[in-house]
Amino acid sequence: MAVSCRNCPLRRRDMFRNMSAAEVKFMQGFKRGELSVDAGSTILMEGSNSPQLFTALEGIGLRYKNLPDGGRQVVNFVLPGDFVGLQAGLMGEMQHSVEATTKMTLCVFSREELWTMYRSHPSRAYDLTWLAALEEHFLGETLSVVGRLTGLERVAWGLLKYYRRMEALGLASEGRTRLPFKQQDLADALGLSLVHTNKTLKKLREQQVAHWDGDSLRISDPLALAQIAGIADYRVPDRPLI
Amino acid sequence: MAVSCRNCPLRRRDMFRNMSAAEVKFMQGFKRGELSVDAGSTILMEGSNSPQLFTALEGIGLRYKNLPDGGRQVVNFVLPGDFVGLQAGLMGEMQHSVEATTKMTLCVFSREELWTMYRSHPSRAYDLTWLAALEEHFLGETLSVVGRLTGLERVAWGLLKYYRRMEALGLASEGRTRLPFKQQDLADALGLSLVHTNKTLKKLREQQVAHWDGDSLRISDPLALAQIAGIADYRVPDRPLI
DNA sequence: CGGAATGTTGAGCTGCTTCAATCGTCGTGG
DNA sequence: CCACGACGATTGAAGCAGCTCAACATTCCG
Repeated sequence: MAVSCRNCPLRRRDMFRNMSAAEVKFMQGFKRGELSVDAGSTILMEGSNSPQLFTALEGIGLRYKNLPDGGRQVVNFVLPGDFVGLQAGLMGEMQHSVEATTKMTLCVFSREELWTMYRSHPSRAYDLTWLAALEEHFLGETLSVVGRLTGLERVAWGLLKYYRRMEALGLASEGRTRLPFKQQDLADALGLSLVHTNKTLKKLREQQVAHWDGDSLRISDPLALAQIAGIADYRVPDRPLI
Repeated sequence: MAVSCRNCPLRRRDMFRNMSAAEVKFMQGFKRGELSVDAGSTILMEGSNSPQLFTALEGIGLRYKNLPDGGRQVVNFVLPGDFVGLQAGLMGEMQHSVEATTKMTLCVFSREELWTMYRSHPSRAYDLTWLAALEEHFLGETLSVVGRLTGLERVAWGLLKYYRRMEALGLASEGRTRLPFKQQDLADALGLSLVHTNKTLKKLREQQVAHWDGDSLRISDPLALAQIAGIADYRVPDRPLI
C-alpha cells in the first residue's frame, strides 16, 4: 500500500528540508506510485532511457558503472531519500546503473511530469537542482578520496561516511547499523582490490575500530575512524527531498 | 567591452543547444557583467559563499579540492562554456576551488537572480539542472578512470578527453591544441604522482601517439590513444549553455 | 552430499611512490 | 652582460602498497 506524501516518513527527518503544504500536495500528484523490487534487481540500466524517476523510500542499493575491461566502479550507495534517474530524465540516457542490494521500495515519478514541475513548481525544481549539485559534491569528494588516499584511509572513510548517513536516517544506533553489501562492492567503491579490502577490514577489526560481519556493521570508535581517514568527522548535510 | 548574449560566440557552436530569442533576452538581463582575471587567480574558493555565478567565456582553468594532508585533487578542467559556482549558488558553500590557469574572461550572474530564473524562465532552470546532471556524469566517469585504470590508461584518457573537448569548442585543429597546465596539474587530476605522470607522458611520446611540450599538445593518433585508454573514442555530448 | 557464493589468508610480483639529483628556461637585480 | 634563484621538466634508484594468483574455510541451498 503506497503511503501518501503527507505521511511520508522520510519528510520528518531532520536531515530533509521542510516542504510547504502546497509542495506536498504537488508531490502527491507528481507521484505515480511505488515500486517494490527484490534484492539484486536492476532498477536503472546504464545506457537506458527510462521513462521513470525514483526516490528511494526503503532499502539500500548501489549506483555503478561497468568498465570496458569487465571491471566495475561503484559510484555511490543509494539510501532512503536518494533521488535516482535524473540523467535519464534530463539527458535522455543513464550514465550508470542502479541496482537494489536489499529489497527496496521506491517512489515513482513520471518523466513527462518533470517539465510540468519546472513550469508550475519552481521551488521543487530548485530543490532538484540542489540535489544534483549535492551529488556533484559527493562525487568530487569520493574522487579525492579514491585519487589520493591510501587503502586504509579509504576504507575508514567509506565506513564512516556510510555509518553517518545511516545514522542521519535513523537507521543506526549505538554504533551499529546494517551494511548489506559484499566486500567486493566496497572494494569497487573505493578503487581497491577485493583481497586488499579484506585485509584492510581485518586491520580495522584488530584495532577495535570497526567490525563488519555479514550484514552488520559496528563502529566502536567513530573518532578513531575519522582520524585514520584523516578527517575530523563526517557530517551529513541537510538537503531537500524530492 | 562585454559582448551581448545575442552575439555570444559560444552560443553558435554545435555542441551547445539552441536558445530561443526569449531565452537570450532573459540571459542578457541575468548577466551582470564580465570578469577578467589573470592567470593564477582564484575565482572561487572552497568553503566560500560567493554571491556570484559564472560561465567561462575564454581561457582555461581548474576545479580542485585541497586535501587535509596538503595534497590536491583536480576535479575537472574548466573550459569555455562551463558553468561554475552552482554549489555556492544553491547549497551556500563551494565544495571545491576554481582557479584560472590562463587569463580568463567569465560571464557574471548574480545569485539573487537565480531564484528569479526558476520562477520566470523554467526552461533555463531546466537547462541548469541538465548541466548539473552532466557534471555528475563527468565526475562519475572520472571516478571510474581514477579508481580502476592504470597510469598509462589514465593519461591517455585524460589527454584524449581534453583534446576532444577543445576540438568541440573549435580550439583544436589538425591534432593540435593548447594545453596550458603543468604536469603536476594533470597528475593531480588523474590521481598519479608527478614523477609517474612524467614518465608516462614520455612513453606516449616515444610511441608517437601524443606530444605535450610546454603549452602545446599534439595528438598524432587519437584512435591509438583511445585504444590505450581502453575506449572506442571520446565523444563530447551536446549540452545547454547558461 | 555437492556446488555456488562469499570471506580469509599466504606468497610473490610490479606499478607506482618517494627521494634526490640534474637540466633548461626565464626573469631579475647587480 | 652575467650571476643568481625560482620553477618546471626529466631521470635514476630504491622501496613498498596494493595487485594477482591460488588455496582453503564457511555458509547456504538445492
